[in-house]
Amino acid sequence: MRPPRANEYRDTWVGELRAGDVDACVRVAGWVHRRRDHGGLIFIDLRDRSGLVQLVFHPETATDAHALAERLRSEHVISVAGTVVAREPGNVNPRLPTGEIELDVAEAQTLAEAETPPFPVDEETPVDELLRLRHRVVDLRREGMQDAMVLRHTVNRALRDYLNAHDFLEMETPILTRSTPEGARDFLVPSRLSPGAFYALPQSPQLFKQMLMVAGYERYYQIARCFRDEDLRADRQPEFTQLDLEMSFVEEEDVIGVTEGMLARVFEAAGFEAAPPPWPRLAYAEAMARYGSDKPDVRFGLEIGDLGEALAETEFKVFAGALSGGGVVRAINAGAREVPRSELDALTEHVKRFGAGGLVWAFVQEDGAWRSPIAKFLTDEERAAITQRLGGRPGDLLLIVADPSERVAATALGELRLELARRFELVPEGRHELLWIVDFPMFDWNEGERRWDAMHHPFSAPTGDLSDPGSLSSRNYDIVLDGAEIGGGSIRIHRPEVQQAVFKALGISEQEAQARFGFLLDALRQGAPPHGGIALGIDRIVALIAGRDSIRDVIAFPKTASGSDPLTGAPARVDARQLRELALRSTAPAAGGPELGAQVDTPSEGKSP
RNA sequence: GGGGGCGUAGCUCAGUUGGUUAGAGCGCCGGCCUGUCACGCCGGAGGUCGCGGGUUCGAGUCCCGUCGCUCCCGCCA
Repeated sequence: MRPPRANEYRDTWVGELRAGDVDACVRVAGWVHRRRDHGGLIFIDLRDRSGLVQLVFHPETATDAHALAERLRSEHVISVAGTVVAREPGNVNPRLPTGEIELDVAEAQTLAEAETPPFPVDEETPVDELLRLRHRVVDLRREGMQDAMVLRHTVNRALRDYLNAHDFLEMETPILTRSTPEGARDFLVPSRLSPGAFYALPQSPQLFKQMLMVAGYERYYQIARCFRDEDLRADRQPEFTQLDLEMSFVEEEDVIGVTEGMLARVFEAAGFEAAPPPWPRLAYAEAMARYGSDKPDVRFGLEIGDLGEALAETEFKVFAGALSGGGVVRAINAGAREVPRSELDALTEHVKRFGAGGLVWAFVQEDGAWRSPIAKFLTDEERAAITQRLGGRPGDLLLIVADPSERVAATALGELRLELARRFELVPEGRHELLWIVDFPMFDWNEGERRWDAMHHPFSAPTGDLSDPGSLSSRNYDIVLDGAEIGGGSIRIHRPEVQQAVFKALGISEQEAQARFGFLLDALRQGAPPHGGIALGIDRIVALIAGRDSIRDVIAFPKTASGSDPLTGAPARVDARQLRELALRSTAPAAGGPELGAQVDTPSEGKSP
C-alpha cells in the first residue's frame, strides 16, 4: 500500500511500520483492536486495513494521551502521533509483522466512540451467521472477511489486466431489461411509465453480448451482476457475479485458450497453486460414465465401472431387470477398508437420496470369494468378472448400483463417489485440478413434457443433423475446478436460419420466437460474425481459492438462505403510495399499518380490489 | 414444495430420568496493576431458555404448531 497523503488524521499505514522506521515521527489512525491497561502503562493494538501496530501510552511522558487511553474501548476510532521505537529483544512479538517496533504515543485524539461490538472482531470464536449478517459492518472488519474481500479484488484485477492486455473492451449492458425465457425465474421490476408492464433483471448478459458481436466490437468483457429468482444454496445467491466475455471470428480453441491464460493469471495473482494450462478435456458422456457427474472432482480415483458385460447372462433379477429394461449396473471399487454395517447403511441411504433403489456391497475375500448379501445369487464366473472389471483385490469393498435409468445410476454413483471421498478423506491436501467438459448433447429429452429442452441454452451452436435433435451435440465447454462448475460457454449460432431451426426443435413456434427473441433474430440478420464466449462464476472461483464452503463468505453483503438481507431488512413491504404509482394494488388489508404487499393491477384486468 | 440439523446471558456453549435459586469461558462494568500482546488479579451486573399452545403437582428438558438460521432434494440452461 502506498503511504496515505499526510493530513490531520494520519500520514502512515500502521501495518507497514518496520524496524527501519525507528525514530520516525508518524501519525496513524484506526480502530482500537485490543487494549491492555496495566494501570500505569497502557498498550493498544491499533488496526487499519493494513494491519495492526502496538501503541504504548506512558503516563509520565504523555499524560494527556494516557488519560485519553484509559477511556478507550474496543472499536473506538482514534488518531495518534508518536515516535516509532524498537522493542527490547524480549518484547518482540513474532506473530505481528510490525512486532519488532511499537509506537510511543505523544498525542492522541478520539475521532469516534463505538458501542460494545455484538461479537468479537478477532476471530477466536465462530459466530452465528445471522448475527454476522445483521452486523455485517463489524463482521467485515474481521481478518477472514477482509482477506476474502482483498482476494476478490485481486481476482477481479487479474481478470481485467489479462483481458485489457488482449484487446477486450469492458462494456456494460442493461440491468433493467426484458424478461427472456432462459431457464431460471426472473426477478421483475414494475414499470411506472408503462403500467402493468415489467422489466426483468438479467440472468446473464447473453443476448446483449451477442448483439455487441454483431455490432462489430470483436472482444467484449464485463464483470456482470446476474439475477435468478430461484432457491438458494451455499454456492447460489439470487444475485451473483460472473466474468462474462465474448469474441468474434473464433472457434472453441480461441475461447478456451483465452480462458486458460486468464485463469492462470488469476491463480498466479492469488497464489493459488493449480496445474498450469492446457487443462485436460473430457467428453460429457465419458464424464458421466466414469465419474457420474458433468462436473467431476478428479482429484481422487474411485472411478465408476460398468458391469453390463460381466452380467450379460445373469439370472439375478435385480441386475437382470435393470439391464433388460435398458438400464445399467455400475459400481465403484471403494478400495481396501473396514466399513461397518452401519456405515454401509448410511452409504445406502445416501444413494437413495439421489434416486437409486439401493446399494449392493461386497467385500472381496482372500480367496477371491465375496462376503456379500447377494453373493449366492451370482455365479462364480459373474462374481469373478465383476471383481476383475473393478480391479478388485482381497479386502476391497465393491459398491454396486443397478437402475433402469442410466442417468439415475450414474448420478447416484457419482454422489456416492463424493461421499466416499469425504468420509475417507481421499482428496489430497492442497491439490487442485481443472478440466474442461466438452461434447455436450444439444438437447435433453423432457419425458414429462414430451419435448426437447436445451441442455445449455438455445443459442449454442449445434453440430450434426438438425432434423434429428437427439443426435446433436452442442459446441459447449464447461470448466470445472475441484468438482465445481466455475464456468461455461459455447460457440454461438450466428446464422438466423439455424437459430430458427433450434427454436423449432425446442417446440417454440416462429411467431413465439419472433415475439420473445425477435430482437436477436433481427440482429443475426444484420450480418453476424461467427462468435462465442464464456461466463465464469466469480463468487465460486473466489470461494474455492479462499477455501470457503459458502460464497456468502466472499460477498460483502449477501442474502440468507431465504433470500433476505438481515442488514437492511430487504425484501421489505412498501407503502401504498409507491404501489399506486406502479399500478400495483395491495393484497392485504392495512391491518399492519401503511406497509403493504402487492399484486399487479393491470389495465386489462384490474378493476376489483 | 419436501427432508435433516440448530435456536439457553452481549458471544461461544454446558444443562443428567421432567424436580430447589438455569451454569461455565470470553466479553461488559468497577477496583488494583509500568512491558503486556488472547496481559494478570479481585469484585459485580447480565436470562421472555426463539415464539405460541398443550401434557404435568412441576417443562430449558416431553408433545403440537410456528418463526428464524443452516445443509440438502426438487428447482437453478
